[in-house]
Amino acid sequence: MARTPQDVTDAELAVLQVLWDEGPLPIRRITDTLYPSGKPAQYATVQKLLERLEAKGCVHRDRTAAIHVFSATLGRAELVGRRLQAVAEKLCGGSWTPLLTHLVQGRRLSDQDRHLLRQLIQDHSRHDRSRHDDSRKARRGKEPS
Amino acid sequence: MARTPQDVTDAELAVLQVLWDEGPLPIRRITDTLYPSGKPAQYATVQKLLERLEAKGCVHRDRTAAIHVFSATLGRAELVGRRLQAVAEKLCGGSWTPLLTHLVQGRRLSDQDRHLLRQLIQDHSRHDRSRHDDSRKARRGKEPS
DNA sequence: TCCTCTTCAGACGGATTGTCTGACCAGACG
DNA sequence: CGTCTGGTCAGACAATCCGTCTGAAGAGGA
Repeated sequence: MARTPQDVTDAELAVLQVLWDEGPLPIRRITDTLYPSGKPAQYATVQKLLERLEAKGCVHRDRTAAIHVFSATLGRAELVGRRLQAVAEKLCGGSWTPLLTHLVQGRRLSDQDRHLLRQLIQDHSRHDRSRHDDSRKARRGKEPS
Repeated sequence: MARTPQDVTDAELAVLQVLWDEGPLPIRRITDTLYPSGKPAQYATVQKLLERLEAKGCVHRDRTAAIHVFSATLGRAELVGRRLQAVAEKLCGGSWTPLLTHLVQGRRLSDQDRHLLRQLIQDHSRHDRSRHDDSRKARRGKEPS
């Protein structure tokens, strides 16, 4: 009957990006940023988008002042995670492994990325090892740092 | 006006999954797999989905026989990549780094995954060193639908 | 010939999304 | 006080898109 509703829509995302970049803002500021042309109808558009974002719990609306001030409650990273999870669940049966292999195997990584990644992995492993002890015996991989 | 059209829809994905799992099939087989109830109208549904998938270039239709046989041309991994890229472009300005950090930092990885990842990274580095590839493409824009 | 199974073309209704219009309200200012 | 400006709020709106279904046309066997 109907496709699964998108958690955050493209136009809504544009609003969120502004909030992410510039912090809490009243509607007027957001509108000016998004539509420098500044037609009056678009103000209402942003209004509606914010209303829907609020309904979805993605932004917080501060109503204390006469002019409401909006701030993002859903972080960029959070949304990234949500989307990644959606991909994993729908396409990989919930497993992250295919995502990882794809990301790393694909020729899309820059040297920088690769470096960062290696560091992350190392940190993560170390943490983990110290936390619930020994996955130490599982290191059949070689480790030239 | 209209939301951005999804490259592969949920119902279409279901059809693709069947093709991925069972290889080339005629419509009837797909329908039986998806709708064991077997009402006649759903046959046409699958038909339409396949038609749209063909239009999008996701499946190949072998018309040589009287009864057409469909096979997936878009692989699962390919679709994963496409979705990941969409996430990266829309949310991270095209950079993969946030995706990676999120995946690794999040406590979602199993030991196995982490291990695999380390191995992948290593292989990738080694390969890359010999291939000398500067893979920094800022490809935005076109999207074949 | 008749019947079955297929393909093909199109219609449908529901739902979402992005946009816009109008009513309503608060405060500033003459 | 009366008006004007700028804000909020509640809907209407068209344009798709998605999933589904109906009906016509064709090929082929019993």
